[in-house]
Amino acid sequence: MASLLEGQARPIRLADIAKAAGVSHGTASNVFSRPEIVRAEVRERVKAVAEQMGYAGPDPKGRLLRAGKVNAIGVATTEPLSYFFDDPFARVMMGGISEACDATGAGIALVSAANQEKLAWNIQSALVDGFILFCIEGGSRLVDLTRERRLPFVALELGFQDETVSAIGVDNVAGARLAARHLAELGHRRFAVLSLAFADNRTGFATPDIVRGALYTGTRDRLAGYFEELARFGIDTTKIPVYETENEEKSTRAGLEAIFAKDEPPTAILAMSDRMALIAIDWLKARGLDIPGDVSIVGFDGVPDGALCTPALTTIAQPITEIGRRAARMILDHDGTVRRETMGVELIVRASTGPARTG
Amino acid sequence: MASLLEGQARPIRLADIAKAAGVSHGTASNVFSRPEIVRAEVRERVKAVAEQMGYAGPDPKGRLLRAGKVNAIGVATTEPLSYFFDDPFARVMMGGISEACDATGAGIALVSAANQEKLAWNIQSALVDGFILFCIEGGSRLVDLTRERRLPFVALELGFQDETVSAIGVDNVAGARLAARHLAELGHRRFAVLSLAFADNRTGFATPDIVRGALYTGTRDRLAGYFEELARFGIDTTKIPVYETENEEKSTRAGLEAIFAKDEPPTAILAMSDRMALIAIDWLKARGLDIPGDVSIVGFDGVPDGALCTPALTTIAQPITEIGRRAARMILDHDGTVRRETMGVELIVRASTGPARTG
DNA sequence: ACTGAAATTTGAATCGATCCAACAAAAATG
DNA sequence: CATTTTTGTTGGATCGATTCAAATTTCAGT
Repeated sequence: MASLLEGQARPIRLADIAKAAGVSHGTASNVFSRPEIVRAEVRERVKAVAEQMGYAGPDPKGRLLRAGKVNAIGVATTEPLSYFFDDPFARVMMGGISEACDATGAGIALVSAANQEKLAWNIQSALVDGFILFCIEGGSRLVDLTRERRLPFVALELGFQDETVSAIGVDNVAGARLAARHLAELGHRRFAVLSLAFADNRTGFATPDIVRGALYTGTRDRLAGYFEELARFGIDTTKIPVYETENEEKSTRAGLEAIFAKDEPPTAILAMSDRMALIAIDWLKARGLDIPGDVSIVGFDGVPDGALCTPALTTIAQPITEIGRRAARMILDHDGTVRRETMGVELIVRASTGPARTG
Repeated sequence: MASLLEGQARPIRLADIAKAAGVSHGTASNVFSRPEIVRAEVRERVKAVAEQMGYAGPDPKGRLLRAGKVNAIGVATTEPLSYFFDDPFARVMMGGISEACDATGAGIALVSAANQEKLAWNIQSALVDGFILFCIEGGSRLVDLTRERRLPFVALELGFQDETVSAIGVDNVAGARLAARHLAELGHRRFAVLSLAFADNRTGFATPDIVRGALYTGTRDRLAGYFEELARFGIDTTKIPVYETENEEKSTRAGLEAIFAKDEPPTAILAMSDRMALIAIDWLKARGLDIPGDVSIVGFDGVPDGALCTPALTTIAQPITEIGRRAARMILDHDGTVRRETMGVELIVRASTGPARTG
């Protein structure tokens, strides 16, 4: 039986129930949070009064202040919220985070703002026990903002070095070497690199100066890995074009145009993300080039889409789900220490790579 | 300059700052929430003290209690949390919700529990201003639980009738008729229906009794739509096999086996979800049947995957994103009224349907 | 110096619960 | 029947902020 005054101005508080039932607020509270210690008769009376008055149950807002624990972990990024549901990499990662949260019954609060001021506010006011940060771009600002909350947090895909911050990343150098070796062993000698950003807001061919001054060490490490390995095969890496993109459609296509406009077009492309690799496959097919007949391509990340496209993408797979799981667990059982983990990667050979054309 | 005691037992409160800076709590509070009304000199002094003591800024937990507004909307389901990132329909819907939330700066809190007791607790303790409910299954329990919170909520995909609950749905009858007409006009006369559940925990051929006793009106309406339209073409709908699945791989495949084991296998399949339709395409192809040569198939929902598979799926598209947007807006600018909206649907003809084989 | 208006600051009240030491009542023990 | 133990109940303190009416200070104008 609901209250007759559904639209009452002030919602009913626990204290109202206590008064109406003629018990102290302490007892009323116990009826809901530790019913077993209240005498059955009293318990039923209070419950009946609550029911009759249309009490919504203890308000979590009140409980929260006392308890301190929100029982939810925040996942933040500088992208719009839809990023979490659109981006294949993010989705797999969220799958891992979800798993860990489901296991402990924790919730997930999605926090975002493309908008700078709102980002600050959203991070400052998010009701969470800790943060997982997707540091796609503008990562350092996100980290700084989060640090101020003095809550536990882990940075994912942190593109830069900062030993004071907990982070989970992958072995970029090793992954890049795996990719490069695979192509070199297939006989390829003319390469091009589709690179992630070395610093914010730049696209175009990267000069050695730019690479040396890299803000993002992840990008730098992948390039270093490619070059180290190719050099072992006697390839002159100074001649390899490295095109910096924003990891999206437009700049990646521009990069491909620029790369294939050169005199000696590559027979193999090293892409620093599956996203770029998939765009490249699309672009190459549209241009009538055969993959891997004319051009081989290796991605980086290991998103599920790579397995489904035609031809299926050879790539360096990160243990994305596992990274998500660990990140969530780091927050959930936070012990105050800074942890930095580096995960291994794996070469997955599929149909987008093949032997270099002889002659 | 951070505090020397990073690991201090008790975090610093606004009151500590106030005392240290020699101002009242009121003023200290204003320094952070309405800095413009405090004298510059005082403001700087308080800020300096805060900085020096390593104050993390006003704790949202405290603010919340006073302010009342969480500025986040909860999205709940009985599926595990990963559902939001895996399921194509959910993802598109979340895209719409994200858009609306981004526009107003609200956050999204994901709430779930496959587990029954946890579901209750999670719904009861979620810090949100309102809920959007994904009523896939066990929807009525979810609605009951949420109603107790006395917060605004909207039910999506609500499979059953309950006029006291705000809900957004689609015109199931109209959509189903569109699908049926399309196939009938292509000359098909032998049909089978891959149906969603009429009640919980049932699979197998549905008898008229089961249909009549349907708990889920959405399923019932779609079937009614199919049958009404087919009847207009003079088709005996009592002969059409209707197989109830759980909208997943196993039961759908079982349904297809059962349907194609019959004497006169259908030339057209009406699937009540794209999920089932896509599974059917896979199954039919594996069996060596040509689509749409041997069998035509129409889905329902309009998820993006339908456009990408081979052959691309003809389907009844719901305005999924728009539903998500509206649901979010209903919560965000809730005015205390119960709203029920029915959205239109659209037939999207792609490659999975073609003329019935003559003779 | 005096006055009234405007700008700041204060401190008590409030938000809605939980916790816990102290107390009371009932039950068990000697 | 007195004493201890067990079980239940009470009400004040607390969680960490915001709000607002009232008090105080500042300042322009005379």
